[in-house]
Amino acid sequence: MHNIPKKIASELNPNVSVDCVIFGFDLDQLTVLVIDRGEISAANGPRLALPGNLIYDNENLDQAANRVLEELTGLKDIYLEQVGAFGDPFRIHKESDREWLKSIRAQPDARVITVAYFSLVKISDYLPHASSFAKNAGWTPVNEISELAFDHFEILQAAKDNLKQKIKIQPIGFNLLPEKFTLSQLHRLYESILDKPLDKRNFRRKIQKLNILSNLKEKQRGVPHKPSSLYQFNEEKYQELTQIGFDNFGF
Amino acid sequence: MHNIPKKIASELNPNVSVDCVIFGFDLDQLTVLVIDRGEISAANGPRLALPGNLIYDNENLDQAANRVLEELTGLKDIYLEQVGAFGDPFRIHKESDREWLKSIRAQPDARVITVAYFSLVKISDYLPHASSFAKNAGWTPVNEISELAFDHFEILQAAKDNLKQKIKIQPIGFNLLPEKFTLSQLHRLYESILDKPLDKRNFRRKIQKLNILSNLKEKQRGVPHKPSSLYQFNEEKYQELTQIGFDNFGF
DNA sequence: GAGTCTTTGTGTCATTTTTACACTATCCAA
DNA sequence: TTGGATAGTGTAAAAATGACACAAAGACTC
Repeated sequence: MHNIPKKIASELNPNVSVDCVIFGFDLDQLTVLVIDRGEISAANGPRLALPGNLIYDNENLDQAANRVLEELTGLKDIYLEQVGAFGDPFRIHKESDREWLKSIRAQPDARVITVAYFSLVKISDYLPHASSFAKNAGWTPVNEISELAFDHFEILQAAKDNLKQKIKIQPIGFNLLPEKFTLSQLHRLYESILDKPLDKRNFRRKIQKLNILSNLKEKQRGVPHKPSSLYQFNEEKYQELTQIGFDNFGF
Repeated sequence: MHNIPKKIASELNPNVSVDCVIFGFDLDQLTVLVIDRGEISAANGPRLALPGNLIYDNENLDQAANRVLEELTGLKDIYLEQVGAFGDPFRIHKESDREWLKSIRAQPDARVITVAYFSLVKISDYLPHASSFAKNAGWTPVNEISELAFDHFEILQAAKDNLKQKIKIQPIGFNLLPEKFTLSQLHRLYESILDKPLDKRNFRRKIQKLNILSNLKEKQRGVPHKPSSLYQFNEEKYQELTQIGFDNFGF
């Protein structure tokens, strides 16, 4: 299509990209890893964007997403879930995005359909990596984000909704927490994903009944208040659970 | 389609298609509209495929799906929901699919990412349309399908799962029923989507509590048994409901 | 028109789940 | 030792769920 240089055309697919909504949890807020595009973006467009890139012609979509994720964070085998495809013909053609596109794409005017993913990472595992993007990447609380480049805000919204649904059905939240965590942290995580307050006692009862927590006989140290028990996620029980399924709805 | 004139070809995006899983309900089973590819497919590949096509460069994905849907069925403004993107590099390169591809695609070897949709239509509304495909299209009960062309079986599976989830959260099932229907028909619909038996009395209690059914003061006629009351879906209440949301799960 | 066939439509009770709600215990720091 | 902060815990009322059986209505047949 539109004048593809031969060599690149045989590897990069100029029409399809993946974008990743990488969620983290700073023990208080749900956060997202976003790229600061700096001053390049022309007249006052949003500086922040989601990490993403064109796919290669020999990889599938999941692989592409994993690659983008690894390039940015250095992390492999991360929880990753497809959100969906976004394909408005003009999704990347806003004037404020053009300058930046020109600097990163061989064909800044090509129509690109993007496939969005969301992933869940432990914030402590993320070490800025040597990628060209990574030095400008940083965690931002999701609800402080009100605009993003391209259609990325829309994608973020969809990813949040997806996560909200998913967490009601599978205990994937553990991917966002450190190995050892307190019930209060877990509680706060659920509140920030579901974006509403949850009664403490009811939450604890409910989560305990799932039987996927091991109470380590260990307590927090050095906190200026009553120390909390530490818990660990019990993989074994989780496997059982995902077999049976786990939704609580009706019928 | 067959033998694309240049003008149209210059607008078709050779790398992205949409495929539609069009669900119907024959008052007994959940069914899908599939295309019979006839004898063309080479050595013993599956004859059946989902309707789909490449997208045009000036339409977005939803528009493309609506177009495919309309070309095939003549129907507009149908319930349509994205399932996700499928992009294995070899998804359309099975030997048994090649012959057919050659007959419908200008570039049968191009890598094509497809975006899958599912839609819900009232079976009675479907009148075979003048498209080249439609004469070979027909309703098949979903659980009689064990293979399809390309990766379409996988797509069907994903669409079924999607529908299963969705129907627990929104009363979209009504899109599959005639204007007037009986509670037994609705009951049977839910059973066939959720793929498990539901207690009659409990189902009725639960569905009634949603308050989205109007009991028409009208009965079935001519059935060789006690005639059932007819009900109608109450759009107004439905709107209210979708505002609040409707999921029943936890937290 | 009596009997048979088929599907409709309905209620209750025991159990489980949900919701709302407040005070004491434990640690750190001053 | 006191004050500040968070952890941890129980109960009672209301709502939802799950399991279960039989009479009523019409069509058809003989």
